[in-house]
Amino acid sequence: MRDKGYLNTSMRDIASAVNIEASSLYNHIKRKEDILEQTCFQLAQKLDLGIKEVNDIYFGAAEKLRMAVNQHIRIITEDLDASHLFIHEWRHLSPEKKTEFISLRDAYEKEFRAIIQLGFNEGVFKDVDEKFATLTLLASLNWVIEWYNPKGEMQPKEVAEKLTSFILSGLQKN
Amino acid sequence: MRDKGYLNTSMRDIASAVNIEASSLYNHIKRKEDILEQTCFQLAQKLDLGIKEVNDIYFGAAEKLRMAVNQHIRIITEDLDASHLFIHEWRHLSPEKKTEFISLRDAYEKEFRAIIQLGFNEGVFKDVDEKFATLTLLASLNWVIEWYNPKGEMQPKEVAEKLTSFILSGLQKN
DNA sequence: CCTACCGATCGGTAGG
DNA sequence: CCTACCGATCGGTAGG
Repeated sequence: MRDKGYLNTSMRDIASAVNIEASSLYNHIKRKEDILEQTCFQLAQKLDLGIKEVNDIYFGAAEKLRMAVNQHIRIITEDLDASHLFIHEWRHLSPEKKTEFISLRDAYEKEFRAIIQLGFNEGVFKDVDEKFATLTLLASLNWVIEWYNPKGEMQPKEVAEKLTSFILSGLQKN
Repeated sequence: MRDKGYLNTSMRDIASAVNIEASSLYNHIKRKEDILEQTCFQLAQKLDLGIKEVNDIYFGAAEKLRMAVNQHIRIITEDLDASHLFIHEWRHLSPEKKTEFISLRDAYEKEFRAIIQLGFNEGVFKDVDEKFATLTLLASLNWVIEWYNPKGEMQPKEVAEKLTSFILSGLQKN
């Protein structure tokens, strides 16, 4: 599904992947969109729980950011196929579900923004455009699924660590 | 096409957008894939020309990076529909064209990597994982098309400027 | 879980 | 540029 995309993956493709006939899939799901729907909303919920946990347990914006990145990377690298649906294919949800999904994503984004805001209030982060910084940050995080190889050398924790230090202090020597 | 995606946009959709019949489109193109193909390769070429120009004209890694980001943002915000195809829908190119496209993208990526490498050699950039830094950088740049609004306040130059400073010096105060 | 099949829609062609 | 149409394939259903 990651190669072909959601629309280009037919119920017959899915069925043959599990060695049954297409019509038999309908004993497990009601519509094709259920697969997309369940995957997108499950991941949204996982991420939301993750960042709320981080906000409850840790103190200090830098530490919160570090842990939020860590959780995000851990969750999206756990199941790359599901993450692909969550990151790219949610556009093909039905209009109602799409609206619902977007508001979940926005809520998650706001949690990240709050951390950046906190960092500014603490005096440890620069006075950046928060909305902009959050989008750029999440873009970097989500792009990981495009190149991440679970069988490669880099563990999710290491990826998260590198991303955090990149985001916090950038490329340039000071 | 940006809303529905390449696969979900039928020739009938395209035709009705220009007020003709679907079959009449075939007087202008040979196959649906031609649209995707031409758009993807045109943009790849533009970006490649852009970064080569930057590498010829400017000196110093920080300055080169700044200008490369500027060119990239300028080009992808010029035509958001085309950029959508270039960034997301190239997956649906035919196998041969896909391979060709990927090698163009890799070449472009290498130009960015070379700038980061140069920065390290000059002693102005940290000793980062170059491959990793390049991917993260390009992820941030390409994500711009997801939220950029041509009618909004931010001009492409301003977006590029903010991105560059984010990439160079990060969030944290030093 | 299967066979058999449906209406809808697709990319594309023939012929003018 | 059009009408008319094609074979293929789609998501999904009926009935067992």
